[in-house]
Parts: sequence; C-alpha cells; structure tokens
Amino acid sequence: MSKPSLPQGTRDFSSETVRKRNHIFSTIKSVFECYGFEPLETPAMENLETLMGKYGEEGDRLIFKILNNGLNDPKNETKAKEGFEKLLNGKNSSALTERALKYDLTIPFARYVAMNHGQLTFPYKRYQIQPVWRADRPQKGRYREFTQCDADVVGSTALINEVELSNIYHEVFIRLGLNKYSLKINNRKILSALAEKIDGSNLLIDITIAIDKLDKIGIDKVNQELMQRGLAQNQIDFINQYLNVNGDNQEKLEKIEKLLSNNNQATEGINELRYIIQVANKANIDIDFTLARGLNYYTGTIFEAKAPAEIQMGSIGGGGRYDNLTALFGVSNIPGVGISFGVDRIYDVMDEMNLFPNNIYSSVRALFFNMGIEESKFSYSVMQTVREKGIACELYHEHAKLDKQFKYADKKNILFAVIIGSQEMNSNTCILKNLQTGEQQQIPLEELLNSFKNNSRPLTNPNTH
RNA sequence: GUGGUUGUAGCUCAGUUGGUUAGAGCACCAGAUUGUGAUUCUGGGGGUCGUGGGUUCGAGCCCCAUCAUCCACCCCA
Repeated sequence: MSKPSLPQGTRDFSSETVRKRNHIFSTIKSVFECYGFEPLETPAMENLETLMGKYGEEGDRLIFKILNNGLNDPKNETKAKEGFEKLLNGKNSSALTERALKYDLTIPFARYVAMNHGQLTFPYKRYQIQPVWRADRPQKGRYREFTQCDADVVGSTALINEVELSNIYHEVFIRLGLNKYSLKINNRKILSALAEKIDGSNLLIDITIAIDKLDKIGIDKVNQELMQRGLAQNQIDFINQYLNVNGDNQEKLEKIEKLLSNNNQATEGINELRYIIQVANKANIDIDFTLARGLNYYTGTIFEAKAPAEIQMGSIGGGGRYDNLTALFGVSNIPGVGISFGVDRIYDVMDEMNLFPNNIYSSVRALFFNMGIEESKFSYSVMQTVREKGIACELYHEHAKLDKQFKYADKKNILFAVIIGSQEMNSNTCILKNLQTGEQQQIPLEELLNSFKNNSRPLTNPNTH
C-alpha cells in the first residue's frame, strides 16, 4: 500500500478553509438573490457531445473525459479497439468515451435552458455555484478542480441586464473588501468592426488573441504576433491606432468613434458601452478595447474582473453576452448574458491581502470539562439543556488533566470553560471561565444560559489548519 | 502539451567533494504539578530521506525513470 495522495491540481479543504470559502460563497449568493436570481444545479458530468466544440480547440483538449464502462467485455472488444485507433488519430470515439466532467457552468446551463424552455419564465435569471474541471497544468491561481459562481439572464436582450451584472460585481467585491478591483469591459461588436475596417473579418480570432495580450507582452510583441498570424503592415498600423486609444472612459469612446466611423457594428457597440457606464455609474468600470476573451460564443458585451493591481493574479471573474447560445442545442432566439466569479482565485487574493474577517471562525461556545465519571454524567445532562437552546457546546471526551482540556479549548477557539466538579455538583453551581480574559466566577446552574447570551463570540483566529 | 524548480520527522527546515548509528526548532506524549491555560526543567515516541531502478566497497547527496509541488509558456477562473 503506497502513501495516499491526491490527483494533480486537486485539494482537500480543512475546516478553516471551508469557513473562509463559505464566507465568499454566502456573500456572492446573497447578492445574487438580492438581484432576483434563482439557484440551479446540474450534474458533475455531461454527455461529451454536449461539451465538445463549445470552447474552441484548446478548450476541447482540456475537457476531462470519462472512460466508458464495460470495455473489457469480450463482446465489445472490436468496438473498443476501433475506438482506440480513432483516439490515436486525435479523434474522440463514443465507443471509448461518451461522458465528460463539466468544463464550465455556462454550457450546461444553455443545455438546461434548451431542454426546459417550455417551462421557464423569461427572462430567466439563474445563479449556479458548483465545481468544474479542466485538465490544465496547475500553477499559481490555477487548479484542475475549481469552483465557479455564475449568474446569467436569458430571454432578454435588454442592456439593463449588463448594468445589473456590473453592479453585482461591484457589490460582491465591495462586500468582500476588494475595493480596488477593476471591471474591464468591451464589446465584441467593436472588435468585429475593427476587423471589418481592415478587411480582415476572417482573421478576427487571430486579431483578438494577439491584442488581448497587450498588457502582458507589450506592443512590439503584439505586432510581431500579428505579423506571424498573417496580417499586412497597413492592417497592423491601423490596429496600433486602435490600441493607442486612451484616456478616461468618455475620451476613449469619443476616440474610438472617430477611428471606427461609418461602421454599424462599431456604432452599436459604442452605444451599448455608453449606456452601461452611464446607468451602472457606481461600478469601477474601465473600458478596455484590448479586452477580447477567448470563448468564441460571446457576441456583445464582454467583462473581465481583475484583482487589485498590487496582487499578482489573472482575472478573478469574467463573462459576456451570447446572443444565441441555446441554438447549439437546437433552440434559437434565446439571447443571454452572464458573469462568473472565480472563487478559488478570489480566495487566494483575499488570503494574500488578509481580508477574511475574524468572526467567520465560529466554533463551539463552551467546553464542559470532564472531571470524572459521575461528574461528567452530571455535566452531560447540564450541557444538553444548553444545547436545547441552540448554543453549541462540547463535553471533553474523557477524564484528563485540566491542562489538556484547556489546550483543547484553546485550539478549537472555544470561549468558555464550564467546570463542574464534585463540589459544584453538591451546590448546583459551576465554574464559568472566560478563556480570553481569564476571568472566572462560580455561578448557580440556572444562570449559566444567561451568561452565554451576554457574551459575544471569540474573535481570535485559530492557529489550527 | 513545452521548459524549469523543489521533494529529508506531524510542521518549518539543516545535512560539507559520496564515508560510522540522519539532525535542529516547533508540535506531540509522560513526569516535576491528581482543581486552572503561561514559563521553566527532566525524560520519551516518532523517518523504508516522494517512489522504482542504476552506478559504487559504500548513496539523503551522483545517473535514469516515475509521481507530486511551485513557477513560466500556451490557455484560462
């Protein structure tokens, strides 16, 4: 038996980590609910067919596929061997795999809407908080199993949805203490207009992939990459003018309007951005014409949320408008727009910035000390009356030195020690000790409940991990 | 998928050009102290040196493979 281990890129979450993650989940959830979104959950696995071809070539490669059962059955042998041959040639074979772990929450959601559009009330606003899996090589802020929190609105083209989603980003990040986040926003229509302007509509994806890297690799390397991707010098020159558009949001919009004049797509995209920044005036929106985003189903507004600049971390959220996602599943005319929070990255950022409040480390309120066989029976019955009032407490599991029982209470961040020895038993009293202040007093048992109510939770961070 | 980094006690890490029986701090257990958390003192348990091969009289150290980790690329949350 070898040492137990975890698959690459997956993690166990200790109690402290779970509490911190729950703090993020509940914050996001309450904001989603506040904006009228309803919960949805879908299975961990989907039919492979549902997922393939939805995330681009690279995305397909990163989908975790599940091997079919029963391949070793003799009657499946030729089928299995044929399937394997296909696999070696780089093709998927339903003979070998027909299910896969979900890669994101948006496509399964589109599948759900396509299957249930008859029953849903539109616009349908749903949120979903579930793990997803990607067969990527792990590194900083990147895991093979991670949790996404999505909110999407389908069945509406109204821009007010984009406004609401922007405000949701703002509300969540403010509540979590990430005040200096930034929300980059752009519109695919503007990118399309750029491609049209230089007669390069067929190269739209190449252009967006290259310019998306601007802040990372610099203008020279972007130009190099554009050249490699087959763009001519005059096209690149125009793209450079596009990339040089700067200033505050208003200035940028005016400049891009001039640069991409007489183009319907550009006009539409610009008007949409203008509406969003005007109505969602509270959010930290930063128009960024270099924002492109990989997923090729986006058609209008695109979002990307960035951690405060002082933290080295990629995007902590993203989303956009997709005007016909359910068409992939045979149901057309259901436009939608959605956003996603990357909880695992938000966690890492908050951890690095020390933003978790201390009061999330809730623990049991009191430890009843075990002073012997008879004493512990008595303590147990007292404790049960306290538990009936909804106050969390524990009885130390065995008779042990007080030193040990105190240390246990310390480690579990328990505020009160309740000591009932033979003397206290005889007088129907107990010793109540506040472990933070060290104060202790002997009180009648009837007063025990009240003493808990008047005291707040411990506020120290437990050192257990 | 490509390139690099690291892997020694529960945790953080030393370990010399390859050379006796692999160390420290913290943590843990017992006692000094059988009704009060600290400190101090005394004693104690713990390791197939990530795993599997190889070179060598001899490997924690060198070589190969493999797994995991962290980092960069690609891509992405």
